[in-house]
Amino acid sequence: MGITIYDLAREAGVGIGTVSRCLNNHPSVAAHTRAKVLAAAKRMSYQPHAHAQRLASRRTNSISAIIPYFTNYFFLQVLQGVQDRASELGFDLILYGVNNPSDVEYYLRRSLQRGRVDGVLFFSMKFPESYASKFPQMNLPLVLVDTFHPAFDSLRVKNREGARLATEHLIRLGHRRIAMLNASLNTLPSVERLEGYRDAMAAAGLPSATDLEFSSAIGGQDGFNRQSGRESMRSLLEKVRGGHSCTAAFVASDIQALGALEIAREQGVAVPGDLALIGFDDIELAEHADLTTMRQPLSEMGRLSMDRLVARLQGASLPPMLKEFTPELVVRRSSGALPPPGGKSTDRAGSRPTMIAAS
Amino acid sequence: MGITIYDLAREAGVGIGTVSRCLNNHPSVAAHTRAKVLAAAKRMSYQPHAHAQRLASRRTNSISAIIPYFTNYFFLQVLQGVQDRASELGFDLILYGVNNPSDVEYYLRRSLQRGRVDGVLFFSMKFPESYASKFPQMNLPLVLVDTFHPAFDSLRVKNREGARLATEHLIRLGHRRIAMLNASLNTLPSVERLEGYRDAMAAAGLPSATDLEFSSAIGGQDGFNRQSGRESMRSLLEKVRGGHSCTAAFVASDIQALGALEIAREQGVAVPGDLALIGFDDIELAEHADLTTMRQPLSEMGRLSMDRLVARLQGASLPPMLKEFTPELVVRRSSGALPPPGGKSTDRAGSRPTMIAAS
DNA sequence: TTGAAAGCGCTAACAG
DNA sequence: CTGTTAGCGCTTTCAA
Repeated sequence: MGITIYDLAREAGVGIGTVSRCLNNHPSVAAHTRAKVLAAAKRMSYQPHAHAQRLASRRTNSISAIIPYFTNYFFLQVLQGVQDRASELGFDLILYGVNNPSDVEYYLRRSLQRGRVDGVLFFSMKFPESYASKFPQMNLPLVLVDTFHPAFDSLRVKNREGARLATEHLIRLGHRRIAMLNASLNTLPSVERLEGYRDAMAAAGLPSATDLEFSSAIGGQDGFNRQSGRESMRSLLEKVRGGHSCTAAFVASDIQALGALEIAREQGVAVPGDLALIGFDDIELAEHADLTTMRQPLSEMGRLSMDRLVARLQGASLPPMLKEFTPELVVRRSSGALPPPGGKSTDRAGSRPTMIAAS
Repeated sequence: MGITIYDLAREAGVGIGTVSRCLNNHPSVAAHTRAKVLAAAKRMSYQPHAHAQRLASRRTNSISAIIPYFTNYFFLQVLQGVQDRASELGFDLILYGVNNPSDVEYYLRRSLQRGRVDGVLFFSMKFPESYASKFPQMNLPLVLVDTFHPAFDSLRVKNREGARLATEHLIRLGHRRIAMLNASLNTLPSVERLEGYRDAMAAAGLPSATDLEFSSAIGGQDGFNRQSGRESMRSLLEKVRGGHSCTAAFVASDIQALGALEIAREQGVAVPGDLALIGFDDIELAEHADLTTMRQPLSEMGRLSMDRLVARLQGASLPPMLKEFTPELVVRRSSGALPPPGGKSTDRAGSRPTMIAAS
C-alpha cells in the first residue's frame, strides 16, 4: 500500500541493495545509477518506512525528553532549544511530561525499552539511583539537564555562584540587611542558592542573618511558585514590622519574586524604595515586572544537551562531563540600581535592560 | 543483544506465535500456557521491541503534534492536555515545534511518511491547502486545534462570541467609547475577535467607532506579543490626547494587554480609573497583573483533540466534526468591576477571581 | 488451542 | 560498483 524499495528497484532496473545505497548516500554507487534511482524515487514519490529502517538499522533517530511540570517557562525555554537542535539533526523528540512522581519510572522504563529511542534527556529531577545501572547496561546514552549524577553527563547552572552574584549586587548598592526568600530546602537549587547568598554575606563581612532567611515549600513545584513567594514575603514583612531591619531581598526564583511583589504592593511597601528585590531565572514575566534577576542560558542549555547526547550516540566513550553555566546579572528597576522611569520613554521594544556580564 | 520472543518461546517451551498471543492478550490461549509464558517473560525481564512491533503490526502508537512558537503559554497548556491524555492512552507524542513557516511543510511531510505516526494534531496555523488531499489519501487521521478546515475535525474557540462577551462586560460597566487593540488582521482569531467586538457595540446601539480600532502585527507571532500591545496602546493614548474620548479597551490577547498596561503605567494613565482594560486568553500572568480576561479551556481542548484523534484511529468514519468552546469571563480589577484592593487581604492563594460563566 | 511459516520494509554483509 | 541474501523482532495467517 506504499511504494517500497522493491518498486523502485524494478522501476530503475537495479537491485534493492543499490536502491538502499543510493537513498543513504553510500559512497560506492556510480553517479548515473544514483541519478536514475533518485529520479525513480522522486517520480514515484517514494517515502521510506521509518520503522522498517529503524528495525533494520538498529537506530531510531529519536530521543526522549523526560521533563517535569512542563507548563513552566523555564522548562519550555530549555525544551525549545532541545527541539530546535533535534530537528536540525533529524531527530524526533518524544516528549514525556512528568505530572506526578510515579510517572518518572514509567517513562524511564519506557525509554529503556529496546529500540525505542537512541538516547534520553532527563530534566531537573533527582535521577532515581535504581536506574543508574540500567542505562550503561542497555548502552543507552543519558544526559542530565539541571540536575546531577556522577555517572552521567550533566549540564547545570552554577546556582551558588549565581546567588552570590545576585547578593553582591545588592551589597554593592549599599544594602547590609539582606533577606533571602527561598523555596524548599529539599531541592538542590535552593540549597545552593542559599549557600551563595551566605557566601556573599560572609565575604562582605556582613553579620550572618539567619533571622532573615525564609523558605517555603507551599503550593507545589517544591515552592518554586508565586504562592510560596507571597508567603515568604509576608513572613519577612511581619518581622520587619516587629523591629528587624531589612532593606533588600534575594528571592530564589522570579516566579516567587512576583508573588513577593504582589504582597509588597498589597501592603504598601515600595519596591525598590522600601525594599530592593532581585530574583533568579529571568523568565519572561520578569521584564514586565521590571525585576532585576539572574539570567540562565536556557535554550542554549537545551541545544548543548542535545549535542552532547548526539556525541554519545556516535560512540564517544568519554568520562561523564559536567558543564556548568554561570547566570548573568540582568539589572532592572526592582533592585534600585536604575533611575525611576522618567519622561518620554523612547521605545526600545520593552525597555531593554542593562546587562552586566557575570565575571 | 536483547531478549526476543524466540528466547521466551524456548524458555517456556512453546512456539513464538503463542508467545505473541499471550503478550497481546489474544483470547484463544489456554490459561496455563499464558501463565507459563508470562512467567518466563517476567523472569527474563522481556521487553518488546517497539519498532519491530510497529513494522509488523502497521500501528505506531504514536502521534505527532505540529505546533507553532511553542514557548507560549497558550500552546503549552493545550499541549499539556494532549500529552496527558496521550500518555494515558499509551501513545508517544512526537513534538514538532514550528519556528518558521517553512517548517510546517517539512513536518507535515515527515508526519505523512508511511508508518511514522498514526495520526497528526495540527495547531493554530492555517492548514496548507496543498496537503488537504494527502491525509485522506494516506488514510492518516488529522485533527485541527484552534484552526479550521472543512475537510477535517476541528476544535476551536468561539472567538467572535468571546469577544462579544468581553465587550459586553465593558458596556455593562457603563462604557460607551470602547477601543479595540488587535493583533494582525491576517489571522483568523483577530478577525473574529474584531467582529465580536463590533457585534457587541452595534447591539448596544453604540456608534461604531472604527477610529478606535487599532491593530499591530509588529514583533512577530502575528502581533500576539507585548510589543504590539505597547504600540497599539501608544496609538490609542495619542488619539485620546488628540481629543477622542475613550474610557475602555478590549485587547485581543492578554500578552498584548500586558504591553498596554506597561504603556499606561509609563504615561501615567490609571487602569481601570482612566481606562478600563480587558484581555483574552487568561494566561498565567493575567492573574498577576489583575487583568480581567476571557478564559479558554486550554488543556481540556488538548485532551479532547487527542480523544478525537484516537476515535479516528479506531476507524470511526464520521463526517468532519467542528467542536467549539465558549470562553469564560474572568473578572479581575483591570476592568473596574471590582473594588480596589483594600485593608487586610485574607489570603486566598493569589486572590481568586470572581467567575461569571459565559452564557 | 497451538506451531510453523510467511511476511512487514529495510540495512548490511558478502560475493561477484 | 552492484545484485543477492540473510536477517532485524514481531504479527498474523494457515494448517494441524
